[in-house]
Amino acid sequence: MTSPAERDPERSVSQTVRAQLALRDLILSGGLRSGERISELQAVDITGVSRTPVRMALVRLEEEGLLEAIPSGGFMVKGFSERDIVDSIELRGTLEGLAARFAAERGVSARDLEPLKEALAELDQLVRQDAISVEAFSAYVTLNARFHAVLTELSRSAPLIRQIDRASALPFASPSGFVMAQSALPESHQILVIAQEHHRVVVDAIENREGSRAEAVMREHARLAVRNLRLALRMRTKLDLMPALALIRAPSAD
Amino acid sequence: MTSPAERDPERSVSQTVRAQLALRDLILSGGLRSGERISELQAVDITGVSRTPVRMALVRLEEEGLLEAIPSGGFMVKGFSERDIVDSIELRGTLEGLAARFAAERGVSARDLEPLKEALAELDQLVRQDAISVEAFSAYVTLNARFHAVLTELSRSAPLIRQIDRASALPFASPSGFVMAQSALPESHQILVIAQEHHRVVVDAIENREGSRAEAVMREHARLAVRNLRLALRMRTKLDLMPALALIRAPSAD
DNA sequence: CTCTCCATTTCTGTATACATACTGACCACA
DNA sequence: TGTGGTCAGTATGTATACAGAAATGGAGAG
Repeated sequence: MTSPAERDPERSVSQTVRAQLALRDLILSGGLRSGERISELQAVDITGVSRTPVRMALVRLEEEGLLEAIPSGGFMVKGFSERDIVDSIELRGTLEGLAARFAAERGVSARDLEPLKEALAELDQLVRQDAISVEAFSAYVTLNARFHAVLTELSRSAPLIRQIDRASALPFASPSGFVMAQSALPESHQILVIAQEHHRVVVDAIENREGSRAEAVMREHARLAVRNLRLALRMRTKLDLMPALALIRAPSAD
Repeated sequence: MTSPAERDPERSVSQTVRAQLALRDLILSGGLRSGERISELQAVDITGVSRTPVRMALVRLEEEGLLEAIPSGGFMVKGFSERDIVDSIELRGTLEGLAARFAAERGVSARDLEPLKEALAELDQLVRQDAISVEAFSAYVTLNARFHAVLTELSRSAPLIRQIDRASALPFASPSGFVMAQSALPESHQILVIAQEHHRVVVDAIENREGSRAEAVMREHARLAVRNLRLALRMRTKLDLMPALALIRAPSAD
């Protein structure tokens, strides 16, 4: 089931991918500060591959949104304001809302809906527990990602799927972006219950071909992530659960 | 919205940009058919630059959505179904709707709204004419693009602006994508009048901070492009006005 | 002491050579 | 005659050399 490329991440993967992963990890872990210029030579030293694949990796990371091209050439690490992140989440929610509406309006056969309902049921089992362990949270993150991916696919719209993938590429904008941070919050279980209610409603809406309802609930669903973000920012001690928060720069005082 | 690098295609631009423009033109003009593999060597022959910038250009065109990566390596020209295009337009409309809502809800100062009103007034002058020449249509396209660009900027959301730019990169998804095709239609003037009404309403909604209204009208506005597309497809004789239609492949379910 | 200009140095953009993986055809053998 | 394997041609992935542009630092003049 695992592709050859996935089996041996260290050796048989292209140098470009290796460089991309190494640089992404470094950026997300805060190894480079926002606004800092990252030279190709420096990246060569970090990754150990030559300039050509490094260049490729830098271009891909720009496309991903983690880097910004400097007009005179080269790249710098992108910084994000809190509002940038909130907007990215709202954006992702809007796109997922569109996907849900497409699915509902165009109709989804019972068999195609099955995988979504399965993910829903598995999530139910996790949420039903009173106290949730960190491992269970981790499982939740995986399942939640699957639910969102399956839902996106149900739109059956290649352009939309593509755009949602791009919008979710930024770690703090992805559907599972702040779930782990949430695990440290006292309200965590309530939030999970609400999120799961959203999941249930969107499935129901799609099944009954209620496009507007499906769209609205997915938008609202994304806003839970905003709430998580705000809570996480107010208890930065658990910052290690959400390394990407290093990319957030202080609100610009202009 | 055009990057500085694209502004001067003939002189002193980087080889990468030159290759990108040449290849894009070739694809859009139908010089390469959908699904056709485009090898780097072939692209070198076409563009006259060496492999490195050609490779760069291919990656950028993939990002743009005109090319598709082949798993075993290399790129092929992407094909689009009619529904892909309709979805891309709906997608763009949804994003522009979000931009309009952001502008309305967050408020726009009178001075910041001025450029939008200016574009609106200039469009009015064009639309007021009874019969519209081809030159006037061309001017309309430019002005319309400016109106949409300014409106997008009013969202003041970098992530959203970025995503709208990417969604509008495909020529048939851009706000001005089918306006030229429309010039060959008997209903052309009516459509222009309706489009301009949309423009007027969205400005009014933003001014009065009516977010939902602004969003809804921008969505509906995009659907005019869908109507234009359908009309254009039904009179393919004027296909030279809309070269990108060469990318549309026949419906798969025929 | 500060500002400006020039030289040095480093960086990116480009070209090209080399290695490896893939594709396709042709031949041999069952 | 069909199938499978091998070999050649070709494509992409990678490394590196070179040129031009940009940034940086110092020195000199005001």
